[in-house]
Parts: sequence; C-alpha cells; structure tokens
Amino acid sequence: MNYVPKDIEAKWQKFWAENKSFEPSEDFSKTKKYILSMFPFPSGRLHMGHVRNYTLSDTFARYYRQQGFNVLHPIGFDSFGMPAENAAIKNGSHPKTWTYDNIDYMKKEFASLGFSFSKERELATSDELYTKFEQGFIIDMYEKGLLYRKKGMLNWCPHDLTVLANEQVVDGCCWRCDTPIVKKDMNQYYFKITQYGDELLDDLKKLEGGWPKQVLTMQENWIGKSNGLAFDLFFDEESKAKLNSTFENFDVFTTRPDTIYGVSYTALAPEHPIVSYMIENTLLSDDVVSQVKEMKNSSSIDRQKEKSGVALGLNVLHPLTGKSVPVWIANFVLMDYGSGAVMAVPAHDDRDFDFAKKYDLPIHAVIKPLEGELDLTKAYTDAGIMFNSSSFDGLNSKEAQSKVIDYFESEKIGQKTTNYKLKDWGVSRQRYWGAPIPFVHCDDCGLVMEKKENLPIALPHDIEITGEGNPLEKHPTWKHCKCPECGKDAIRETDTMDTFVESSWYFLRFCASPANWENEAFSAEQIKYWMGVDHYIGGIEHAILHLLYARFFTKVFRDLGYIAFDEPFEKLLTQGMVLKDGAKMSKSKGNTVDPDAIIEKYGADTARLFILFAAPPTQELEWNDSAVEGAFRFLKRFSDRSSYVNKSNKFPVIDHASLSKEEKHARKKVYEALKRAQDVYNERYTFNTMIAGVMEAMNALNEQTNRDVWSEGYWILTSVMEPIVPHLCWELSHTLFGGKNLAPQQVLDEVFEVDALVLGVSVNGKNRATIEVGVNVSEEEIISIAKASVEKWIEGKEIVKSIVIPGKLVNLVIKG
RNA sequence: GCGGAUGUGGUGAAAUGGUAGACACGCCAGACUUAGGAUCUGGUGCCGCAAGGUGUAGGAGUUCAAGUCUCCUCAUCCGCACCA
Repeated sequence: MNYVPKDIEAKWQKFWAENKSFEPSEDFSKTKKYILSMFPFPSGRLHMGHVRNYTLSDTFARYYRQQGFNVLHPIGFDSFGMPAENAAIKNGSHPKTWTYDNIDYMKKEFASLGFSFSKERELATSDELYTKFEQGFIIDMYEKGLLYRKKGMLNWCPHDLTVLANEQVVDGCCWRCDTPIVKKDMNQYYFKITQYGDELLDDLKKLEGGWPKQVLTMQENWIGKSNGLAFDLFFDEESKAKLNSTFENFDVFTTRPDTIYGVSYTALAPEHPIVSYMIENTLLSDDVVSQVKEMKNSSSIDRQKEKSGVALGLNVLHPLTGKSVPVWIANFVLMDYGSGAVMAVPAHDDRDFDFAKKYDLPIHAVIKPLEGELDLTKAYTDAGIMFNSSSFDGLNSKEAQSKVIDYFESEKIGQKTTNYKLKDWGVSRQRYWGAPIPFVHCDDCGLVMEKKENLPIALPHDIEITGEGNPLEKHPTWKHCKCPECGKDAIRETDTMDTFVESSWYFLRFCASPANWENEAFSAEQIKYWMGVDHYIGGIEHAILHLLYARFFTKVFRDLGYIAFDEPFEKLLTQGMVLKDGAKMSKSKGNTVDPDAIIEKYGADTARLFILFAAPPTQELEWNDSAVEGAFRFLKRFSDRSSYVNKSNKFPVIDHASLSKEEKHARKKVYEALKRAQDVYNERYTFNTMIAGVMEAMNALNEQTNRDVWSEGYWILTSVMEPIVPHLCWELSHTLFGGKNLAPQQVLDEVFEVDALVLGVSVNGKNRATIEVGVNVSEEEIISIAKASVEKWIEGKEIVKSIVIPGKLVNLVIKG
C-alpha cells in the first residue's frame, strides 16, 4: 500500500466527524474514564507544546475507548484574558472577534491532528452562557462569605495597568510582561482561599501516588504552614507617652519560642501601623522618615539585597524578664506575613544576626550545641541545650518549644498560632476582556449582588480599547443600572474577574449533558458519574496557580452542596517542555517548529508518533528533524508491509508448535508489545518504550514469511498503535480486518512457551558466556553446562557458590 | 539558604536488583536501482590486530549480583526564597 498520509487522514477525519465517533454515552451504567488535558488559551495557532499535550490525552482517550470504557475527552478554550486586549490595542481588532477567530482556526488544527475530542461539549470561557453560570457561583460564594471586598495593598502592574494575584508575581515582576510590580492601595475583591489552607495542605496526602511529587511539594511550600507562638510586646511608660497612648503593644509571631530569652531587639515592618502613625504625627525626625520612605519605595528585589533599618526610639518590655528591648524598623520584616513585627534573636537567627552586627545591637546566646562549643561569629540556628533561660535551662530546645508555648498560655500572655504564606486570592482586574463581577454599588444599600435571574451580566460590545484605564469604566452607559435591592440608580461594578476563575471549574462544566447544556451548569448526577478526572495532563507551569485554584473551587463547590468529593484530579501527568537546539521553543528565539507545516509534510500520525517516541512524557523533548523523518519512514514501512497480511474479519488461528524458530520469535515479540502496552497505560506512561516494542515486533515479523503470523501480528499491532497513529491504523484495520481488531486483545500464553532458554553465565557477577538449555533441564545440569562454557575463567579455581536465576542467568562465585 | 529532580554511547533514550546501551537518530561499508522523502543488507560505547580489558558524574557501602538500594561528594535543571 502506498502511504499517502494526506488522503488517509482526511478520509478518517471526515468519517469521525460525520459519525460523531467520540461523543461520550449518556448511559451511566457503563464504566467511565474522564481524560482531560489542560485547555488552551486561544492565542492563534497551536504550538508543539499543545501538540504534545493533546497527543498524550488523545492516546489515553483512544486506548480506553478501545478497551470499552465510556470516555469523556472534552476540549474548550480559556478565552478571556489580556492578550485579546493587547491585540486590540496593537491592531485595532475587537477582543471578541480576535478570540473567536483564533478559536475557529485552532479547532481546525485539532481536527487535522485527529484528536478525538467530544464536539458537543466544546466551550469557550468567554461564552455568555459560561459567564452566566460562573456569575451565579460567584454570588453563591459571596453569600457564603467566601468572597469579600476590602481595601488593601496590591500588586499593580504599571504596564498592563491591572492588579495581580500574589501567584502571578514572579521574581517581583508581572508574570505576563515582566514589568516590575509596584504596591498600590486599592479596593479589591478577594476569595477566602486561606479559609481552606489547612484542607488544601492536608488533602495533598490524598494525591500522593497520583500526582508528581514535585507538584505536591510546590503546593505545600506555597501554602507554607508554620506553627509557633504569638504574643504581645508592651511598650514601657515612656514609649507609651511618646505614642500619645494610642498604642500599648504590638503582636509578634515566632516559630522559635525556645529562643525567647535571647531576644535583644524587636523590629517592625516599614509599613506597620505604628510606623505610619508616628510619621503622620511627626513623631520621627525627618531623617528617619526619609529612611522609612526609601525602604517602602524600594522594589521587593532591592529590599532583599541588603538589610537596613532604623531605631524608633521606643522600647518594649520582655514578656518574661521584664527587661527593656529596643524597637527598630527593619526592611526585612514583611507586613503581609504574621503581624508585620518580629522578636529578634540574633544569636539564633541568621537575619537577626546580620542586622545586629550591622547596627551593633546586643547578641544574647541562649542555646548551645549538644556537642562542641558555641561559635559566636555566626548565628547558631540548630537545636541544642537551653541556657540563660531561667527555669528552661538544660532542656533540649526542640522539646522545649511546646513547654514555652504552654507557659505563655498558662500565664495568658501568648498563644499557640499557625501562620500561612498563602494569602487570600485577589480576583478583580481592571480590564475589559473578562467576566464582569456581578455586583452593583448603591448609595443607599452599599455593595449589592445582582439577582440571579438577571445573569449573565454580559460585556458590552461597543467599547474603545486604548490601553489606558478600564474600558468598562469609560463606557458611556454600561455601568449605569438600577439597584437590585431598592431600584434606585446605581453603578455597576466595572472590574472583571481574573481568568483563573474560569479555569477553576471548567472540568465540572464538561460533565454537563448536552441535553441540559443551556439550562444548568451541570447536574449532581452527571458530576457523580464523570468526576474525578482520571487522567489530567498539562504543563508543570500550572503546578501552583491553576491546580491550587481548581482544588480550592472543588472544595468550595462541595461546601455549597453542588458536588460530593474533595479533590478533582486523581492522576496528574505533567509533561516536559518541547525544546529545539536545547532551548524552549519560542518566537523570540526563532526556534519554533510549526505543527501545521509538519502535518503538511508528513501527516498528523508522524507528528504524533515522533512526539511520543522521542522521550517519556514527563521529560523534556528535543525536536529532531531527522528523527521525525525516521518516524515517517516507520509508518511507511508499517503501511507497506501490510501487503503480507491476509484480509479477514477473523482472528487467524495458528498452530504454534508447528512454527519455525523465527516465526515463534515473531509471535513472541508481537505479544510482548501488547503486554508492554497494557503496562504503559496502567502504570508507566512511557509510550516511547511501547513504540519501541512495536518496532521490535515489526523487525521480528520481517525475519519470517508466514502470512498467518503476519496477519496475527497486524491484528494485534494496529490495535496497539491505534491510540498513537489513529488514521493509519483505522485505514489498515478497516482494509484488512473490517475494523474488528480495534477492541481489547488477549495475550496468548502459548507464544511465551519455549523449548530452549538462553542463559547468561557470569563468574563473580561478570558476564562471560551465553548458554542454551532445554526447559526441563535440572539446576545441576544447568550449572554443569554453565561451568563448561566458562572453563577458561574457572580453571584451577574453587567454586564456592552457584546461583541459578531461572530463565535469566547463572552466576558462579569463585575463590582464589 | 530550603525543597524537588536529574546525571548512561556522537544524539534522543532503554534496562521493574539478574547478560548495560533495547528501540531510534546519526555515522561507516555494501547491494540495488525505473535517482526515491528511496529501499534493502551488514557494522557502530571506549581501548585493542586479537585474546581480552574497560565502561552508567566521582567515592565508599550492602549483595552471589548494583545504572538500579544506602551514605558522602560534585555538576546541572526546576521551584520557593529575608515567611520570623
């Protein structure tokens, strides 16, 4: 058969489209698999990373379909977001037009790659229907107290002119445009993700085994739970007077209560309310004020370069000794962690030590190593024996931590406290191309929810996008509305939601039956059947952002009563990047390979085969043009050799005993490939080795000429390869076997029965010879044959031990 | 600094404690040509004419047997990072 991928691929793509071959069944009595790949942003064209992602999920989906499962393999587009607006600014297109044109193009690309997505469940998150349901959920969350509005210091990107979540600030810069972010005081909406901090952390345990360890660790670190002691430090009388008695004390948090007797100063963040008060009431010298301002204004990167600070001229009393402790401002104290104030123990904390050295503050050591002397030239941060610590002297510092906390609690001067690095998720954005936040500002009623029957609050089409300010804010009429409560004139919220809100629940939406698509987001019954996602496949770059938010939404939806499980994604496969010349493919580096060009030249099957063959999915994949050629040549050969196959709709019956050695070997290789495939889908996901197995089987088939063996080989191999190279395999399978072989295949044990075994013979673990022995040969005989084969190495030596590993090798242990 | 991972031919990689380098790319040699995107045959870790030696970042250990398990060192990549 002459292999012309273009013809074959067009033929089967048409067939699949016309026959709706990939729609999941609504029969919930069947066993299901939900295979999901992270949906794309419609940037315009697919890149190789997409091709890898969707080839992986498609391979899973096709495999499980072949195995008789009811498979949901949906696709959508994460279609709100800044690039649409940036394109509008750049070339005057409307964000909606730009977005949906891109979606149309990318859908064609998906089809040309033969991806078996459900078409009836396709969605774009910018669809008004999606917005409608999302706004409904937002209202539910507000009613539950999980969404709130407050004024706060926010990450502001001066380039994109919008607020960013903490998760979207990378190295102090905007995750999209790399502009250094600045802090801005604004009214914003927040999701109370911190309320779920403990559960998000604890439930990571449920994901062990199913999720990559790396992702679990990253989430754990991001949540950043730490236990310790919180207590108040009280000002002395003089300091109180200085502060006009406005403040009596401030709160500090420590994870090292065992070092409490080593406190020699305390430090406040430059943004601390006490500092602000002192500046406002001119209680600080101009010099100090300018130093504080400098600390506040320097970017987070600059702030990390060198520690700096200034004394406030205030003192607090040590909670246990009553001694006077000076209060400083220090640039390394963060306002948004703990209480924005710390107790400093320079003897046992690196930062406190550096700061104390710089400003010549006292250093009181209170913990010494279990062995050896205390080195006073640096901070001793390990556990040890406490001293100079009153009644705690002599205790192991690690064990004493809870004792110190108990003491503070019994004296009612402090309490055990848990702190998190995780912050509430700021979700409002001052942009046009997002889902409007469904609230109204009323002079009389305050912040009012929109009524659910008025949803969706859709975006206006007639806007002007200039790149400055929020287009919704500037729209002449859109924001003017009536208060849903009192009916008076009111102003609609012009902020839109972070696009990560849409991707936090899209996997639930896919469970909705097309029959009720318009009426409900999803039903409990549908969710119960389809969730959780059996295989979720996507890039590691979403390890924190999307995967944490999606987990959070799942827990919230559970508490709202919509669903009844805790975690959305059972198995997560994070694919490696696609590289060219050792670097990530990117337009700026000019090292991209256009998927369309590869399909045009070799066909989709070759692209899919290469991508799965070149490396295991979790590893980086180096693009290699000649290896792509190699993949193409294999498919060509696979197609050509099908001429040795007898066309039949029945599985060939073969008398194994009558076969030649080569024929038996070929059968064995075919069934090894089948076994390996089953292993790969269930456990290992190493499609590269599975393909290698098929190639080995092909090489073995080629060593013999028995048409029945060829026929059986193709019956099995086209079935095994169908998930990877679907077009060619459907063509072969339907031409040769009437499509009957695209079904579960049985491993025939008879082909693994052999009359002779090839064993390696090693002497002291070193391989020396190979012997062939009959299956029924006794261990003693094997050893004697083995000895004869390695005469040269054992001559004159004493054999102290002989080990026979059945079917594998013989190891002779010699002495002398 | 903390955490996670990785380290095997010229290259991508394989090896579930049991014959290291499967499978493929590349390269070398040959065959066949109706000169094709060819195809087919053989070879290809390193040193050596060979016998043989040697080899999985380096070092130690466990084991009859280690790329694989344990410990240490080094290198690279990724994530977090003044988190009190």
